[in-house]
Amino acid sequence: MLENTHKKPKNPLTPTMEDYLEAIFNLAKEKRAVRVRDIAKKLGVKMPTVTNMLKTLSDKGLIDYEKYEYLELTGKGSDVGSDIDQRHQILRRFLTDILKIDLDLADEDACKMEHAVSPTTLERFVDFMKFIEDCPRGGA
Amino acid sequence: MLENTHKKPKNPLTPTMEDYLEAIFNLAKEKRAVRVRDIAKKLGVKMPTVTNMLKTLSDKGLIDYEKYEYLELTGKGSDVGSDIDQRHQILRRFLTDILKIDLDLADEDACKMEHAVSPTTLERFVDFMKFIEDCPRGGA
DNA sequence: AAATTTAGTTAAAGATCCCTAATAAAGGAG
DNA sequence: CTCCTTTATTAGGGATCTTTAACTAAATTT
Repeated sequence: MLENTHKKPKNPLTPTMEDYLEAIFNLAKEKRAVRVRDIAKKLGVKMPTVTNMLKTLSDKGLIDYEKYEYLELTGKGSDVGSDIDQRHQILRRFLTDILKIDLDLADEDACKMEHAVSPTTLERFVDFMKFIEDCPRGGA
Repeated sequence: MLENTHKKPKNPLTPTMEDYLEAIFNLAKEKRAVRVRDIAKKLGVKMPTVTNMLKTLSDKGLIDYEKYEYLELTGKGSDVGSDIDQRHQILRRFLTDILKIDLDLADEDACKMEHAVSPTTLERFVDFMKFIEDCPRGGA
């Protein structure tokens, strides 16, 4: 593997990677330090799985990570994390407010939908919710 | 782990398996015989990939399959296939009719959403569309 | 400070899903 | 029937994401 001396960004983030970035993004908001254990718990996986993924994300320049040390999202990683989080919130709001789904289930479904929905469609979800809210007779 | 001497159906179908069943279900409606080549084309994978999955689906009792012979969905496989197809159609209709997404993109998004949405949420999508359609001033 | 507990890592391996290359079977044309 | 094309399968391997078991580091207790 000595072919790319030049940076090849090679960015096809998988849904799984997106989930990790989202989880780290949220944990970073809640706590001072983000721990492997907490990421594992939030995502329902074992700690070694997290360690493996941290290496991958680090290689991709999405987190700053030295083993046994604190970990942090890079600018790029933070952008992705917050983007995914925003998608999650939009979709969850649609599910709870418009479709009247329970928060727990809405959260679960939103977590899967956030990777499935194209940017265009996501925008339309936003527009649609705005439209419904502006409707005189209390939405839904 | 020697607990089940009895058949453990062990049914956690992956989204990928669901996609194959949906594709086979639709091809079976269109043509007399379902060919490996057509499944491959519809799903954008190579033929050996299909052959492998056919073995898996056969082991799970979802298709009847003998190599080089015609393949058919079993009752169970057909149920899953038609269920996924129905999900697809409901979601696509929501995307095109309510959110005004182009058919092509709607189809693409629906294909991913169909695995993400819980049964409860899917029902609410149906109810919601019914509600909008019954609305006096021409829906959306 | 030694011992224990908790947190994190490494190593090895398994499941899933995909590929390319090579081989085998089926089907059609001569 | 033989040749050729198309279709399908096998063999072997790669990427991703996960696990368990064993080990190391850090933190806490006493």
